[in-house]
Amino acid sequence: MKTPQSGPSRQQEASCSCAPRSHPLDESSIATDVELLATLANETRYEILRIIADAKDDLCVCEIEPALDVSQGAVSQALARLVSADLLERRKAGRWRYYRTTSRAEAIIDLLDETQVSNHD
Amino acid sequence: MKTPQSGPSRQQEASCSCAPRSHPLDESSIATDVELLATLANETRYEILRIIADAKDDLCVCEIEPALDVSQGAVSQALARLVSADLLERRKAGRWRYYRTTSRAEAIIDLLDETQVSNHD
DNA sequence: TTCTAATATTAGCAATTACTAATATAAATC
DNA sequence: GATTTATATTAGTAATTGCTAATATTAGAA
Repeated sequence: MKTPQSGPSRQQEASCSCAPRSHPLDESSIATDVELLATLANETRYEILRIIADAKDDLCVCEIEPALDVSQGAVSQALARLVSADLLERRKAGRWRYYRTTSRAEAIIDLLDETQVSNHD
Repeated sequence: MKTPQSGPSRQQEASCSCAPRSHPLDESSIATDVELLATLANETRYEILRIIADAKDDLCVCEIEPALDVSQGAVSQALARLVSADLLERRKAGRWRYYRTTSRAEAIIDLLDETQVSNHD
């Protein structure tokens, strides 16, 4: 089986003779990355993350909730998932829980702000 | 309405007196980011992206397909979405289409490799 | 110890997603 | 032209997701 060649001969092949990739990548790291991305890929969760990232201090749930129009339960579920993805850290204080972003979350947010649709490079 | 205070007094409040965030963030940039993240948050699409990112050259669809166990149509749909999220660029050559990653995609992949679960900082 | 406030958990459902299978298009070869 | 190969598009469906509403838990206050 041939591998496709660079250059003009490529276009003159009669049929595709590509060598399929043998065994592609670390499957488990793909699943791990996708899990992280899926955690971020939800408006409620992502907005919570940005609200907390924008705050100078850590925030309690009661400060986050009013900014969103979903139920209390939904906010709690969102926070729990962000914590288990290592995007937020939780601190207990009496009846309240305070959340702040991890360095991981900050790195991702910074990148997304940089990579903002400037279109082509 | 009071804003929650730092320090020990916080734990002695009788009830939550947090000032809700007035108007949180640029809603449209949140939606844009979530759209990008949702494009990445799928095993088929993310694996395609990594396969192409790992290749020195750009790849044609026929090289990508065998590495995945989804139908041809699914691969085509995945590629189309990656292109419209500005994560892949498409080049036509006769009957074939060649894909390569954009700098945006590379930046995201690099970050995800760096931010790999080292747990705490 | 009872009450209330803050947050978490759960079940169930509506909406969304990602696939397959079938079909369409486009380009090269015959 | 007709055929073949590579890729795209579409309709329909199974699986997943994210919510609400209800309930549970935990901690401080009365």
